[in-house]
Amino acid sequence: MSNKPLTIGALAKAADVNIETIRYYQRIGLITEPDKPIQGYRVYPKETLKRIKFIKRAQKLGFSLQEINDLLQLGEDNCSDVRLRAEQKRTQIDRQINDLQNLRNTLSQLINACNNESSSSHCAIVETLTTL
Amino acid sequence: MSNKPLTIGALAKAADVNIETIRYYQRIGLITEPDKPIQGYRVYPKETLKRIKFIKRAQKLGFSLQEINDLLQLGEDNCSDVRLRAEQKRTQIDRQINDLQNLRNTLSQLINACNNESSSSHCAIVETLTTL
DNA sequence: ATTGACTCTGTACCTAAGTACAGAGTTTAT
DNA sequence: ATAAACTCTGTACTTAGGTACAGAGTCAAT
Repeated sequence: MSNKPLTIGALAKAADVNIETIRYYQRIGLITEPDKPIQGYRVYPKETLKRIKFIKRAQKLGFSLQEINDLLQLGEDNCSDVRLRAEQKRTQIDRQINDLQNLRNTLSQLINACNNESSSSHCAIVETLTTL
Repeated sequence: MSNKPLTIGALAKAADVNIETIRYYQRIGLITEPDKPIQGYRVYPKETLKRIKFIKRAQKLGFSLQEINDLLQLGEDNCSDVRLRAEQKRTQIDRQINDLQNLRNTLSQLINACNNESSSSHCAIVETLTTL
């Protein structure tokens, strides 16, 4: 049922990234470039689209391309290594969630303090934020 | 009871950053450079130390220096603006926590799948990870 | 069969976030 | 009073993560 062949331009559009970004990911080996057919343009498998989307989401969460590559490599080793590395990554994510929750709490306190002092000019935030 | 004056080197050591990073933050206005005294070296207030530590923590959570600057500016405006901006930032943090929790869950599933198939060579992770 | 849109290869450029370093001045310890 | 260690100012370099673009080839529609 699938329609057009997924050439690089179509892939870029579907993944909502610049074409050059795809070429860049290929250069650094984060995605593999399909072989160039004797005739016509390169066609990308739909897995590549998923992979790029995954990369973009992971980046927003603060992972570097190197770390993302590590994450993706997890699937290509044998199971024993994988578990260890996955567990390490999970620990790291736990820390990150924790930090974010702390930041969130602080921010909430600031918002409340702000509500309580109507329109005074000094704003509790000044002291609080710098004392994080 | 505090000891040595906080010159730039001491500050760098205390904050565990490169001296040049501090100078860089000054250049871009993220921290303010104290006036150079007629005699001797610049001395930094302890707030600067706190500020740098905050910057470094926020960076690990995926905030850019620009965003961190925004966060820190919150304290310097008047209360009404502040609340709004703080709330927006909180919403953003909520999204980020959510995404991380999803990632964490996926990772946990992978770890479990991995445990269940002992030492086969294909490892459930391959399919799972690319289908995120 | 030609024009417009696309791809390919290669190289150059850009921004963010630092890092390095030279050459001069300052401080502190001996 | 001199050396070692630090600071200051300025400029240049680096890495990550892209983005741009030239010049050539390819494809699809008219």
